[in-house]
Amino acid sequence: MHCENQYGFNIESDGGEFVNQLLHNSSKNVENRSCLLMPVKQSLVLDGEKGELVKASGRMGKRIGVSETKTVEALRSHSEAERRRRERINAHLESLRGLVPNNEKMDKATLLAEVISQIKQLRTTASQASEGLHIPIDTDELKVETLENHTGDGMFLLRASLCCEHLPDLLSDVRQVINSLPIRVLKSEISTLGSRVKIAFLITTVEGNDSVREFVVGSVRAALSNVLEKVSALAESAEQLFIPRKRQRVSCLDSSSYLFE
DNA sequence: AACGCCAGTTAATAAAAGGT
DNA sequence: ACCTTTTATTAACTGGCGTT
Repeated sequence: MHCENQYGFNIESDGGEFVNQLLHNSSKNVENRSCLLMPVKQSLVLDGEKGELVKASGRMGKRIGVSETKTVEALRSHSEAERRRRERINAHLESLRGLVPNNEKMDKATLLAEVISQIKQLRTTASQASEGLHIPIDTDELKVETLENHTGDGMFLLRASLCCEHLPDLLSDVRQVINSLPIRVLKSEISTLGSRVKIAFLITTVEGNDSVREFVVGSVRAALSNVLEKVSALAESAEQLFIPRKRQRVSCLDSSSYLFE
């Protein structure tokens, strides 16, 4: 009598021997489940005439010209590989769970959402914490701002900073443009973080009226902007030439900061 | 060919909701 | 309160497909 069982196999052709073998193999992988097998749509069936495995689905009715044992072995190793993959994913999820507070009774989706939220929060906090500090950031940045002078000496103060990739000629370029301007550098500070650098200046200028000061601010901005553009162009061409400029993994604690005159 | 990823499907289980 | 049904979550298996 012909019958196709729920697993999609014709069990008439060989008295169910092959099916039993497959069931045995499959059941080894589902240790903790009371139901050992599931229906398999578009799975393999034995062709009664040829004794070959063919796809059970009408759409995929093509014969598979490989031996039964080989196919069964492939299925088994595939499901085992998938199981290992799931275990890897779950292990990492558990690691994440250990890093998140109030994690009890939190399903996977909620856990991931919580981790995302925490990372965003940490980023914001880190950003706020580094505000005002000379820590290089990921994006190129040029800032020029006048400072209030509370000393009463009438000195015009300017703070300028440049943040970019640390390329070989950067410092000499900066020094060159700074020296070409009618300004006096009171203080300068260079900080590095990985391949990034931030250079900050406290600048004053000769006495002058507002228009002179405006001119100085514009000149400093333009000069440093030129440097920044040059660095960006060099960095971009380096990328196009596939020169690896992998950023070093460093923490904020590795940030070095020093003064130069 | 082996491997890894993904989507679809199914079953088990727990929790919530609803009915008596 | 208890039972049943529904819903959500998770795990497992599989086929397909792209990458190595």
